[in-house]
Amino acid sequence: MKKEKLEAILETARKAFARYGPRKANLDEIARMARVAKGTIYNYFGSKDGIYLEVLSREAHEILEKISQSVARETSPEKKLASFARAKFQHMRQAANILNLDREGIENRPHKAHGIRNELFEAEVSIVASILKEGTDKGVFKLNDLLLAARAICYSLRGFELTWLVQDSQERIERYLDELLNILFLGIVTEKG
Amino acid sequence: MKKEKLEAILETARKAFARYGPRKANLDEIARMARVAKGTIYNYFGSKDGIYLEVLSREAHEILEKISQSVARETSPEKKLASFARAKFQHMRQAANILNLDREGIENRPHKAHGIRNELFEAEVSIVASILKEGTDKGVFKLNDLLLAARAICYSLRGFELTWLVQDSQERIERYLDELLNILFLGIVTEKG
Amino acid sequence: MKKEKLEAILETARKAFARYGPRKANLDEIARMARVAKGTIYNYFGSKDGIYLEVLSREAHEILEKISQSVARETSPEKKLASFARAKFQHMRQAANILNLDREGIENRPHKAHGIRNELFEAEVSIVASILKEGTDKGVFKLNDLLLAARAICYSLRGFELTWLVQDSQERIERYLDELLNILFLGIVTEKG
Amino acid sequence: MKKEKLEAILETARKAFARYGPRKANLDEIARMARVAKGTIYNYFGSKDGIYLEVLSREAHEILEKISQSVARETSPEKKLASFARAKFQHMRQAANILNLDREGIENRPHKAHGIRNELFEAEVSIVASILKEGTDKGVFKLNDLLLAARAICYSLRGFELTWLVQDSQERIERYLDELLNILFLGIVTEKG
DNA sequence: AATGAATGAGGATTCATTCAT
DNA sequence: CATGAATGAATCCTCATTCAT
Repeated sequence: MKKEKLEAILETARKAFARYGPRKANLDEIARMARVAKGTIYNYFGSKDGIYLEVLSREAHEILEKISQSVARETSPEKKLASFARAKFQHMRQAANILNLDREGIENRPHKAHGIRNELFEAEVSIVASILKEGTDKGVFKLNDLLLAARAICYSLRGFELTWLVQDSQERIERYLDELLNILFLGIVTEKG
Repeated sequence: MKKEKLEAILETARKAFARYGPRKANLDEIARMARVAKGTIYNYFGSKDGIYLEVLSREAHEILEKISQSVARETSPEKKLASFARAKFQHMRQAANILNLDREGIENRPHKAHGIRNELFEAEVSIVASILKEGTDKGVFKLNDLLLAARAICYSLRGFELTWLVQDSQERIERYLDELLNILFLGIVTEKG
Repeated sequence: MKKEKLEAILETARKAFARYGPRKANLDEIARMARVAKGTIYNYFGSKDGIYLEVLSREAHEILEKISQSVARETSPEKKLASFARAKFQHMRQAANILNLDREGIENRPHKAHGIRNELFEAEVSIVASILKEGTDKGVFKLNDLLLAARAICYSLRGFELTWLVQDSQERIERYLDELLNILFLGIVTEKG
Repeated sequence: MKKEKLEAILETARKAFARYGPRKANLDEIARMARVAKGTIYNYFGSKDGIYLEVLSREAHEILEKISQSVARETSPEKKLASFARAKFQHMRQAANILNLDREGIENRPHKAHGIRNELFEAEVSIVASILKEGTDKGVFKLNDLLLAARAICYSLRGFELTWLVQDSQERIERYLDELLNILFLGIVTEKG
């Protein structure tokens, strides 16, 4: 009985945060839509920050789970990396509002949301690193420092998280993503040592 | 007389937006620091959005100018691209607060700030495209679709704009950026058909 | 079993009221610290006021008991009065938070806490009156109206209850208390008709 | 125009604080009664604390002024001291709600209200000390340490500030106050060295 | 009797915007 | 044109009390 209510609140909050972002989403509306009193939310989560953090954390884990599954469905390292990139782009886009922190949250203090985002990023680096490792082991990738490369690639893919700002069409974005993968695989320089 | 006052306001506002971001910066403080009445700001810019847009626009042009200069100082296409990436990263980092829009501003309506950001992005794509063109012409780059590649590369470099979120140290970020450039140049796949 | 639980609640509540005063102390914390449900407190005491009143009443009786003991330990009326003053000051200081009513509680309605405080005050007057009586009987005190004098002295000693407001050091306060006693005994006027 | 509005707000606030005390008084009502927007109060005073502090400070100065005047109207030291006591009692009673701090204000931090109350107390000590000085100079008072005695007397008179708690009738209180003064003057001990 | 989840009224504070002078 | 006093909607959070189990 307790569990269901809590889940109902969280789901409602997730929608609100996804729609308005952590700042503009307001607890009054969340409470109203979840059919509970505002106080109830405070009983469960202590503060607006508290419930936002919970929503963010769940969203991060869910995204990670989905990305992992997408990667696991592929066999070759190349395909896995491509799958990683596409899955990441797709899910990030959906959760853009939830994931993007407010400017103030960052200014104010070492916000716990940083930690969650960092964890997500590091987990992504791990996945990419293991893909690169597999590729290197199989002799299809040539890389000196796996972790360095993994982080560099993850940073580069983060650019697509900002998609919502440019609001390019999804299809076009995907073409650019494919092109980036192509470049990452083959490079742009003609002569190879 | 009018001009100087306007400039003073804008400069003050730029500082405020750079320090607090578009949301937390408040007009009271800007007016106080610029030694003008709040009403005056409204006379000149109409709204908080108005002045923010002006600051953002100027900042974007300034960043573009600096990036162009950095690129122009280099001779080879490879060095130009590397220079572009580093300059972009550096200046974006400095202006992170100004450039990053608030979540809400985006939800609410097709915010004019989008347009400015898009223009900046497109200008960057232009620069990169011309670098790639030069490289292709000189036979050091191999690329089918210049514009496609240029956009892909620009997207990838945007990931580093989010640096401030992860708060990695500047040095480490630069190492990843170098590694990314290396990969962009040479790729990660062993065999080249 | 019932009795112990009730006592545990009261003891916990006493600590909370002593620490935060009747207003800021909150039942959530009291319940948590007493390891009972909030509802249980309501079963026993009916309301926050209810439990506060019980705590206050017990505290008042305890203070009175201790003051009486201090007085009883002395032999001469002068020493008894001094002992009364010091004991009162000391115990009041310790229970300042419990004894001091909130402003609102007083405005709202003829709060029952008044009654308790009045009882305490009257009991103190009684003690002082009996000391004065003894002194008069023994011929060391000269007083026309014992009760009038007793009340006047009790009022004057109450000033030291407000000590916590001025937050003078305990030692200094005691010096002033001694001086006051000295004046009460001997007066400040030179010529005695 | 500015001045009048400010005064209107302060006067309204004074009434509210006098009626409900600093905690329960609420800005909504003050704003409504003063016919201004809540924001206006914040423009002038910054916070609820701010306006309370201003009201408290003015009240303290006013009380002090009135007490001084009462004392000045008398000629002999004895009468001055009596006048001081009565005036203090009377005005304190009226301003009891304004002067009495909330428990929390005290717990939380070194509240600025302490300072104001302390200043008032010290000013009273000054007045009493100068009365005692005059009395000593004229040979009607016998005292070793003027300041010590002055503080002790001021403490004793503070007991009457708590009058509102006991809610004794004003007349009776005044009788006790007279009796206290009588004791202070002559003492209660029979034999004088 | 005990529980503790749920309630919701109540109150302080911020700040973009307006407008009379 | 410049001013800045006034506005008031918007929003987070607290906690005594209730009541179904």
